[in-house]
Amino acid sequence: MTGLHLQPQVITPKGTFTLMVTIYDVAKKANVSPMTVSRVINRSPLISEKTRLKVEAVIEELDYIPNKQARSLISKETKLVSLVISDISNPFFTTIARGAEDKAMQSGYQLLLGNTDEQTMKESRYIDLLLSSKVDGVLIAPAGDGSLANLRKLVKRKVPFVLIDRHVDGMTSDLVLGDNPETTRKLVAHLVEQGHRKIALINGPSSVSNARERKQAFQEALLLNGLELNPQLFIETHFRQDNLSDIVNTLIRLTPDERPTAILAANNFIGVNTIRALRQMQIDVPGDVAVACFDDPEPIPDYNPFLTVAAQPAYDMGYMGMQMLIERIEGTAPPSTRKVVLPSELIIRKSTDRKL
Amino acid sequence: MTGLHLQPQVITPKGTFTLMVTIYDVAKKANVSPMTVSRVINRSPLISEKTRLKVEAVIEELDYIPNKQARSLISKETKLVSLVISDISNPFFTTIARGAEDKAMQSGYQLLLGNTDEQTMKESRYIDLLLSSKVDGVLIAPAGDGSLANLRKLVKRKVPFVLIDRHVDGMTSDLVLGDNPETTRKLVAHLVEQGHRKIALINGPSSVSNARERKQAFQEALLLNGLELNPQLFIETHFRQDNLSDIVNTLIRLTPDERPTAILAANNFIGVNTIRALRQMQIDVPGDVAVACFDDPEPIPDYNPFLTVAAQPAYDMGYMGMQMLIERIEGTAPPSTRKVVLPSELIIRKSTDRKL
DNA sequence: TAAGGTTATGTTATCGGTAACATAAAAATA
DNA sequence: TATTTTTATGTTACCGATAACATAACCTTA
Repeated sequence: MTGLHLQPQVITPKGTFTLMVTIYDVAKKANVSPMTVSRVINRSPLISEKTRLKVEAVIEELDYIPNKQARSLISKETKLVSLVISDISNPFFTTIARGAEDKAMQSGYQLLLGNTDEQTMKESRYIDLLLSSKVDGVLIAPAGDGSLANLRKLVKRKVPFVLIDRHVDGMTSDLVLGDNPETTRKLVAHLVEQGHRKIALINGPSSVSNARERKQAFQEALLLNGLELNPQLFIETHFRQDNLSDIVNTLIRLTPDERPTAILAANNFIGVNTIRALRQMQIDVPGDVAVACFDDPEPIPDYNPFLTVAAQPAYDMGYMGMQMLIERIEGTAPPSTRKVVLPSELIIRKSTDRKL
Repeated sequence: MTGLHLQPQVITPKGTFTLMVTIYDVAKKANVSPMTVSRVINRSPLISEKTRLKVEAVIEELDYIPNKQARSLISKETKLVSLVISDISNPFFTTIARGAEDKAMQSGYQLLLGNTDEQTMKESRYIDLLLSSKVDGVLIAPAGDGSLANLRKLVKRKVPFVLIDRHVDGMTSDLVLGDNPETTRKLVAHLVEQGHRKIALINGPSSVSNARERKQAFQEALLLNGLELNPQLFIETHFRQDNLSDIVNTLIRLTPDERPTAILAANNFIGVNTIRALRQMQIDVPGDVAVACFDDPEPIPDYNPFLTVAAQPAYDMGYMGMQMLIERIEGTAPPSTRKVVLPSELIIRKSTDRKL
């Protein structure tokens, strides 16, 4: 034994306790070497039944719990993974978190949760923390294309990661994404079916891949349906919860032959806030304007259905993303990167229910 | 220098890199001792300006990031806190998570997220993990009174913790709770005002303090309003998302003079699922039966208001809980335990809107 | 300029584990 | 029984950082 391994002690009315029980304490009490204790903990087969039982009894007696920090220092693995999401108040992302947590725990990993509020800066600070914490891998919904520099830090340090919900221009990696083109087509097709000819898109920022793809697909879908593209009906904002009065006002103030009869929102928060803004202006949804969006704002399905949505399989995205990450960490994934694209489900509700 | 500190190396087409830059690498390159580097990192004032700049330049050049594990081994602090919640799909808890994450990050702590699904067993396993990870503290919404044993493990290991949303019989600790008696009174008073005389309570399990207190307060509130207590109108279930058809059916099948005209649900999920069950039976809410509950199921206020709720300040609960925890960790809290009780806000919506 | 006090830097041991090697004990084989 | 093989246990060094102590370099001040 190299050190003395003296333990700090506390004296209480009930006796004297050591604050932390180490492998040395167990070894001493069991009259074996620390290494033998280590072998018992790690279920090495090179241990006699007798010794194993003796050591296990002492472990039980002293209520010994191995110190992960110390172990990680040698093993280079922490069994920590991080989930970095861009908006912790959004049910879409918390559902992803649920899926990711389930898979992580099942596989023996603990989840460090980080929230970036869609800010590249916040994301950058968080990634620095993660590198310092030596997480085994990162499942991340990047804040936008500005995340490239942050992801490069992970690449440089060889920390495996999987992108979720969004990809980042210039970065090749494992991906779990929604099917933006198909989902957009479905939503536009539904609105067209409902008789709409002037459809506006309130999109997220073009720095986020989702927004770019949805815009692109939106334009194609309009053309496909023989509708013309009116630039005034395309507006960019951000994905987070906010007041959309100004934006919605701009749309509504258009001349009657330009004013949209339907608004497509690029995510659930934009959808919900669009409805709130419309109502504030005494505009009826869906009577005057129909609204549909990507992602369900409702954490619980079908209790108060109102908003027509294309629901992406958030739970599965989290679960699968974590699964791919763990495979990558443990070296069981194929060397080339994988891309999983999951379909969404169109849920038609009152907000687009228009009997024309 | 004690060891050789040889670094594992990787040879790539672009050259040879060391996988991990340590304090020794920095020291060598800067021609100082590791201790000097350590002092620079920790902003010790006992460093000459010249040396500091030199070392900082090397840190920058090598892109050195300190290893937290190694540091924790000596310092005994990890800057990790855990948030253990009992239902990660419930907006009430994810809002708590948001508050807790905000405060933790602001204070330089990272958040380990754990989900217990209201199961004492799952909670127990998670607590074991936490003890092994040596988190500095735990903010926990305990699964129920069965959590006592789990909390005792924390006490034994002197890991500071704060209970949130629920307390546990037999455990004294810092607490952040909603005001159950007052909230219950408000809800019952509202229903009575709406003309209801037969009010049912669909409660959570009595193993959870919330449920017990809500039942107690419910009974008192009925008496206070001169209403009689009908045991048939009191039903216990669990807090998580589920199908309540059977339970609701039992209530509805009561004779007309016993059948409740209003149902009070002990949390948001029960409230929502009660409504779903009623609708499946073609029973109109609020026309035939009014429904109100604790906690808002809506993550976004006022976009599609339907359910009357007593909204507890979930964000504040998370934020304050984390604040109290950090004060406890850092020793800036008073030695005696603190109890914070936060008021809720009654939000009256359609589900109890009955013009009698 | 020598003695004393500061300030800046280095050395050693340690945190709690484990890999790699060494050795002792038990079992198998000659 | 002596020798080899196998199995069980112990020793030493190390992971990457830092506390505590030791020493060297620089300033004062007499």
